[in-house]
Amino acid sequence: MPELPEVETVVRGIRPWLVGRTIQTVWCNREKQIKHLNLVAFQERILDQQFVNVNRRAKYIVCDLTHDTLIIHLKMTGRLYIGETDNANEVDRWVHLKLGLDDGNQLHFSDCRQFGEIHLVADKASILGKLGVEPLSEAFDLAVFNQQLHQRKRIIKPLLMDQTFLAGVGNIYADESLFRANIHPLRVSDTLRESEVTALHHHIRAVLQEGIEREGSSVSWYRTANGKRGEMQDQLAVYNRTNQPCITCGHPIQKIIVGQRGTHFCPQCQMNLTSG
DNA sequence: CGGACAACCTGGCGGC
DNA sequence: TGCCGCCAGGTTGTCC
Repeated sequence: MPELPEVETVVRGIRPWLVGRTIQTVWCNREKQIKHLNLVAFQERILDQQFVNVNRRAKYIVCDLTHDTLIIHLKMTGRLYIGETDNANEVDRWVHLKLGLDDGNQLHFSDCRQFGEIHLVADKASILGKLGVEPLSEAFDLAVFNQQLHQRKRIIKPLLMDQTFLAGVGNIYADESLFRANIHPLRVSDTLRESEVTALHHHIRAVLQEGIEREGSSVSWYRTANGKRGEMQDQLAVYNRTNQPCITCGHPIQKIIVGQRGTHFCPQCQMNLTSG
């Protein structure tokens, strides 16, 4: 579910409830989702630590605690929200971790498919160290991006989703960025013309920014920290629009598989497979 | 180096 | 209604 805009929205939603709070209780019924530690060790180590800050890096939620860093990845169906009491969210069958706070609130981690990951580490670089550049940061430089695309010979769509190359773009926003930039998803990275790279650089940032402003895309499982659906799903031009008319030219949107992922594009607007 | 594929899981949906 | 196969906002390890 969650790509950069969704994770950013969740972080903004939970941060005010967490910063300054101390963890007093731990409940967990899916020990497997806690990585590198068993439940007892996790519990002993996290109890009495305070949330100092809550941020996002790529698709990770990064909580700086007094002594350690709590890092959560939502993968496909993870949700994170504040449950006010022990049974406030009894309708949610998929809550697997609850952290009780010193103000009586609880942080709930819910995850239907159980792919999500919870890390408690002293050294956050052990988890975040290999991630690529944040696309919304100043460090995402056009000239460097252009150079890196030409140093590789990779199919462009999977490359955009490679978290060590660019951090935070997933299936929805990769498809949308390529559509906006008029680039076929199967183009090879070193064949992109400078004008195409410029457009891609711009549209990656623009579509992610719009995603954040609309609080993410709720295609299925994703909800904000308030339990609401996002609104970006209504603005998507190609994702999930197979056979529907292209908003630019009216041609039916096509779906193919690229790097094992469903890939949506307009065969008319994103026509060129070789040199743009 | 790049790409294809299976695996990790559960649930929703379309088709028959 | 019911069963079946397919699909899903992600990542990792293996193999060629």
